[in-house]
Amino acid sequence: MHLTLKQLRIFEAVAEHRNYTQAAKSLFLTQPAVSMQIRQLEEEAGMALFERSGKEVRLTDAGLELLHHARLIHQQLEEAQQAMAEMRGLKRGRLRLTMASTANYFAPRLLAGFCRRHPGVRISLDVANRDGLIQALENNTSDIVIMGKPPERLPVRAEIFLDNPLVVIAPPGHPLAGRRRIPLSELARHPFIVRERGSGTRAAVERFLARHDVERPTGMEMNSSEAIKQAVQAGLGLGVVSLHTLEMELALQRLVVLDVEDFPIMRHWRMVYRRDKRFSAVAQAFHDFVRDEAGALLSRAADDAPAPPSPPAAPAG
Amino acid sequence: MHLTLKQLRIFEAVAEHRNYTQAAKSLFLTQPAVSMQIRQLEEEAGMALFERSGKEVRLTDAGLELLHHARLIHQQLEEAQQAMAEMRGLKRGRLRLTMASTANYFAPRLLAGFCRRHPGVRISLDVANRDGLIQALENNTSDIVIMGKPPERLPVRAEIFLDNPLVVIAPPGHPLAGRRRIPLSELARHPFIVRERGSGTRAAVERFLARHDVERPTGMEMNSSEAIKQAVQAGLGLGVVSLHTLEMELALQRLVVLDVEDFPIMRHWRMVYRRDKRFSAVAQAFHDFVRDEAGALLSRAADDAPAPPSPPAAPAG
DNA sequence: GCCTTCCATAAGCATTATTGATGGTTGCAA
DNA sequence: TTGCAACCATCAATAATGCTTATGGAAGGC
Repeated sequence: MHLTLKQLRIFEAVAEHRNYTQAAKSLFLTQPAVSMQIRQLEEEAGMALFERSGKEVRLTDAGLELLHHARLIHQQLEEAQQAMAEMRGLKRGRLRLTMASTANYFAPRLLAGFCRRHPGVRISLDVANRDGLIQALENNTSDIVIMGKPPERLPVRAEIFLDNPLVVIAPPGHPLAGRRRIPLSELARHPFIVRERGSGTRAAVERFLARHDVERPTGMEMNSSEAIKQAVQAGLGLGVVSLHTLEMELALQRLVVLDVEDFPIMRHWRMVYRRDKRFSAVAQAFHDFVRDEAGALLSRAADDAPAPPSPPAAPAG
Repeated sequence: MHLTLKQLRIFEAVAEHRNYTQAAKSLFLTQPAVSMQIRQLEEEAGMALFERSGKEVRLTDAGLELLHHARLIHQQLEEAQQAMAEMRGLKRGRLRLTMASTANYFAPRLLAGFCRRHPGVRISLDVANRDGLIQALENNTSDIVIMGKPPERLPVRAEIFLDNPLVVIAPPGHPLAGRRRIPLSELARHPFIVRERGSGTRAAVERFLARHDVERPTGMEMNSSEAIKQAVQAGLGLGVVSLHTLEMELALQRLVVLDVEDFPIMRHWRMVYRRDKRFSAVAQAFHDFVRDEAGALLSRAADDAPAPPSPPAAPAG
């Protein structure tokens, strides 16, 4: 069976004009082109679709039936094109993201900004530890992964979009608080709270200390930045966390940043994705959004967004 | 926009196989052909539909969306082809017939025979006088017209499918009953009941008498064969009707056929249709059915059909 | 009867699709 | 690593299709 859309389109035009020549004009074709396409269509249908007499062109019963179907097909086709156009125009689509758990502190503002610009885009967000991030890349279950240090084994691309300075924190009354240019060696004398094994932050800290020939101070392990901050506030020791997570604690003077030599450890947030990835329109848009505007968006104070105490949000779809 | 069904079909195949080469095989194409069609489709969609990596071919979000639409379109298409096939196969369709009122006596058997063979075909039957028949041809409101003498002014085709002998009838006790080879001139002495002006039968009788130089006997006018038969039975005069309408009256000896010289007037039943007519499948089937089987069907006694008193019919769809 | 309108047909041309050959990439196994 | 196999992209040549111009025939209007 060798039906073509062209045939159906021409057929519809003829059915509507009841005149080959007019139909041809309306399609910017010549009349013979119409004649031939109709003839082919009739051959495929196996019967006449029009009755031609000198006077007029009329649909046969079969033609009437086919016209009905042709219109339905036409309609379906337009819906398909509409859907494509909408996805191109980012009115719709799905975005699969995976983020390091430590990205928590800026992720909401990032996503909110993107969603505000593209309502209708559904985002599914996974928060995972480093293993989870790597799996997401391996299994292609995520369009973009937000993480720190990209995995070296996988064929991925990584783009820095935000600094992530790690600083040493202490409770306000700590002996080192207020001291300037604290040498690294000093740190080793104090108990130290670190992230669990496998954490990117911990690995970064250990690499950093090793590079500077400093033994890691003894201390507890905690499995989140929040827990570390709480522990430090409670006086259990020093800690290393991302500066950006300290906004409120610093403002309320619950914690202080120590001025340690060679700190902050400058790490970066990256968008990481498979080298063979072909971005969907939505993914591309998110990528560009983050690349171009993450810095500005995230450096603005958090009070910028929820400042007017209006109702929390529009109902989500 | 330049979508083609070919593109959609190939797209579906690739989506299902997740492999260009396999998809190509399943469509009896080569792999490059598939590559190119998909590329075109992607250009028209304005975005990637597949993610290709060395390992596998995966649908993008847009691809998934398009696949959905492609399947709907495909489905519509198959319904259209199904409809065409059914009309070709005469499972469905409409047949518009117009018949001379005097065809009443055989029409039911004819239609019943056709309907039994093609259930699902709807027949709309108009019974009209000669003027009505001609109008039906002029306005193309009928596929086929069953009539006697075809109109000469219209560009029509006419095909004889049945004899229609007109005979002179009388009540059994009539003085002419039983006489052999009654000369035409004898008829003129008896009152004569004829069809109304405009009737084909009357015209035929008048042409016949004129050709034989016989003046038409005086008498009444009646507007149907049935009325004439009744009047003749009542002794109001002689009449001329189609032999085929007399089956029961002859069997019951309510009427007799006179053996008049040069009678019967041999007329014919014809299928008449516009010369430019392009038959629908149903119309063609009816035409062939009548041409090939009307004789056999109508010469069989009427008791042939309803003879076995079995359940009427299978439930219609 | 002539002229116009309209569809069918045919030959030539332009466009498009398909093929076969080839190259690059990836994954797998020796 | 190297070699191999599977797979998709690309290219040039060819096959197929569709379109156009030119022309013919039929029907209707004047």
